[in-house]
Amino acid sequence: MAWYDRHGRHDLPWQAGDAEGRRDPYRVWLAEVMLQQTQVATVIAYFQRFVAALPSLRQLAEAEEDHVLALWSGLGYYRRARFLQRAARVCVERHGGELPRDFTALAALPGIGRSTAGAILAQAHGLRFPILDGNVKRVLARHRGIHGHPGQSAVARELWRHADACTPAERVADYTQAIMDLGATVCTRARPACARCPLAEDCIARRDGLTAMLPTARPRQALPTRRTVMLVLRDPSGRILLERRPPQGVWPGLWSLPETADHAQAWPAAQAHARLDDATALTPFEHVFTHYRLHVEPLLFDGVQAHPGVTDRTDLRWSTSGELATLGLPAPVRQLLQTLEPPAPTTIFPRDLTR
DNA sequence: AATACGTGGTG
DNA sequence: TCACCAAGTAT
Repeated sequence: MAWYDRHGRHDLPWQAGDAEGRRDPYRVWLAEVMLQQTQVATVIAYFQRFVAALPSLRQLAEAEEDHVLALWSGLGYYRRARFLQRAARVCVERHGGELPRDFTALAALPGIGRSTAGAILAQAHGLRFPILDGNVKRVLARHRGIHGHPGQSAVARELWRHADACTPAERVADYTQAIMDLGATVCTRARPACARCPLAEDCIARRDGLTAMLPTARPRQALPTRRTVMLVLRDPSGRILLERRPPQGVWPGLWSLPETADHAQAWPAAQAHARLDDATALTPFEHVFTHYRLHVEPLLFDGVQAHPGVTDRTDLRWSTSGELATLGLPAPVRQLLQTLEPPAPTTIFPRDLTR
């Protein structure tokens, strides 16, 4: 705790409290969910933008899902955003518009597991609950010399046991922040700064020269590569055809481009949506996920005439570039559309006649 | 228990 | 260039 007072992080945006030092549980919750599998430096800007747009749990519950996904767009693990809003609606319907203070009720909400529930109760209410995020796992595995990757239940059980035993009754919010800060700034994955560590004296990994071996890395196999053709249909006004992704699978609920398995299927698929003449192959690129590599071949159909009409499909839309900013798009799709050349004008007025 | 789920930084 | 993986949860 002495180390935390001097060297910890005290000015993160979600740490701000009111005059009595009370933190807004909604902001603590939002930060904890955004921080799942994501580093502080990445989260800060998203957090600021999100709370500015949706400053309360009720506003989150009442927001359009597209708005929430747009605010999350680029942050990844989009189920988190959908769970977040679903949980907010549960809170309005069943918990009086607030996050429950009861651990079991809190952890029952979608997107809130054991560690996040503990973090919220400790950070927002000062209740004594342990957390076990990546930082804590790293600190405890090294300090206690715990071998085996934390995905194994026996290892996880052991880590939770230590996490609970180490959590003090007093200053729980500060302790929770302290052990995370220690992991994030001193006991880092590569090249830990043991010379600056307040726990170095009785650290087993340091004593045995095992800091590089602990915590045990997850056994990982080679990433398979999948391929897809993304269809960029653009009409003369510059609108792009977007298709909403299904609720299951990668990029759930986000607006993306229509896809086909290969070029042969691209034409009939594109013709189903618009009258078009030719296509241009754009530069292929790769996008790497946790579990596979995606090879994308974008195909540009420019200056197309959208089929007029009444469609009952709510998973398709022609979007202007202005609308793209208000929708949740996968990062590589947003990137692709941003680097597109401006649409070629289809109508040219001879200057001589317009003078 | 194993797997699905994003993105960007780092060494 | 590339493996590795970060404030995890749900299925």
